[in-house]
Amino acid sequence: MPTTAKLASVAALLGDPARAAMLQAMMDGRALTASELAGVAGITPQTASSHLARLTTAGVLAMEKQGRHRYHRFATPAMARLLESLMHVAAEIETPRRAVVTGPRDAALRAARTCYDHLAGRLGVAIADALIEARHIELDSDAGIVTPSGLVLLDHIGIDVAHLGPGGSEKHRRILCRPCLDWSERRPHIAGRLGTALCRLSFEKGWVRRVEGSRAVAVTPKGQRAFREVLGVRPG
Amino acid sequence: MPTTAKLASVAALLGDPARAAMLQAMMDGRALTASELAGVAGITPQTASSHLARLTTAGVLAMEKQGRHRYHRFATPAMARLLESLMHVAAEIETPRRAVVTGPRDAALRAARTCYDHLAGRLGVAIADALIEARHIELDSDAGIVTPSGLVLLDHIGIDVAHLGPGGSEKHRRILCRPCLDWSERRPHIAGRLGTALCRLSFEKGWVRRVEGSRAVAVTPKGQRAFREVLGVRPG
DNA sequence: GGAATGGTTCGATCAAGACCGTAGCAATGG
DNA sequence: CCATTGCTACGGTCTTGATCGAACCATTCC
Repeated sequence: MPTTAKLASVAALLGDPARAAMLQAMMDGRALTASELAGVAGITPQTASSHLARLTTAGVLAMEKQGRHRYHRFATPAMARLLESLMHVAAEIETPRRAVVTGPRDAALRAARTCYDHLAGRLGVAIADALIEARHIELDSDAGIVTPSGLVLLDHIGIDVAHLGPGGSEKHRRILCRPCLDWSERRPHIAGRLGTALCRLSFEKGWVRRVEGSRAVAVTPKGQRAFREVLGVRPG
Repeated sequence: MPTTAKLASVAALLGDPARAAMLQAMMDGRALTASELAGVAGITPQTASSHLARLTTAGVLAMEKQGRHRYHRFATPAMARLLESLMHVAAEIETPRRAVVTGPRDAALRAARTCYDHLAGRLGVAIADALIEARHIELDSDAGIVTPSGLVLLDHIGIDVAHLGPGGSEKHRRILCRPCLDWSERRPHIAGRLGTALCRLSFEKGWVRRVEGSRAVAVTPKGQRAFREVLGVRPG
């Protein structure tokens, strides 16, 4: 009942290295099997199964079973934001001892990655900056809106504005546009249904592609052009 | 050293009820003493001291000595955002969810196969994507609907819409359209009576044929054209 | 109908750490 | 100086839970 107790229990679930590794592996929004998760966490399937059962009964994960496979994913996108917040704090906590030797993989993550179902990293922040600069969207600290010119742009690049719009039929639809504080850039990028749509479009149009075995995404040459010419994104 | 380990250690620090209570008490930005924090957490000062020492050496809290008092506060504002994210997830976790089904393997199988009685693999997912893109269907996480334009299309290609329609006489008919999580693609394709009908049609029209001794199916040249021209399926 | 594979349950082991009582340290006030 | 107060260090108890081996269950393959 007390929110503090529930808060602590959620945090405790993230507090085990094996579970944290499994959850981080789900950050790109894919649904993974127990065996795969056991692999990334470096534990046996039995142990992974026990962890996953706890996470699922706690409501943190949702399980989809088919045949002899069971796919696990976040129960709510809020989990992705939570993990980003955690990474943010973990990064700021960084001991000054080691002067941040960023491996190539880490560098790729900082350049561009998916944050659950939207784009993050320098790319994600640059997109947000460009859209704000052009007055297509406005981002507040905890909410965002799409301007009329933004609606025109989105329609032009093939995002179904009407389908994204506020007049949705369902009550529990995700918020259209919201800021998500970027873990590496420490500045907001675009989340919400708009973030999801932009991310999806970027994959479908071949502007970005996944980097094998990572949340990082690579911007294709075609994507470089598209982001610059269509969205007005400036590199850096 | 790996960010995952640090992430987990930070989360573990928040995962104890006593520590969580103390941290929540600092959410307004005030600096509090060990005794005060022990009070809000319902523990003795000795125990609180031990907790605070851990939080401080971890870099999560900053301590400030003033005479015989020691004031504790967040080391970084990011901590406040982290706690907010935690509260957010803790609040959202009340709502359960659900989803669906799939699963095989092999190169040919990944390209195209049958999943029980409907099409799966890259082909199945591409069909689903195309129909969604064209607004002929909508797929939610656990259900799908066919739009009016979708009904027209189905009728046009020879699928008996009336017989598939929602006005079925029997109570226990299979659901018309539902997503089925693709084993290889990890994204939904179309199942339900619609999926069955599309699969059946594809065989009857010679768009696909079975691969001997396998669940894999091969797309015929005729099928390539048909899927592209009739359903708007894009290769890949 | 087996056999193989993905997944979970059970039981036992074992380490981490949460807690408190007592004692020790440091700063203030007489 | 001694007493008081805020806090920490030490040592002990006890619970939690992370882990793996082995057995079991379910599904699919042959």
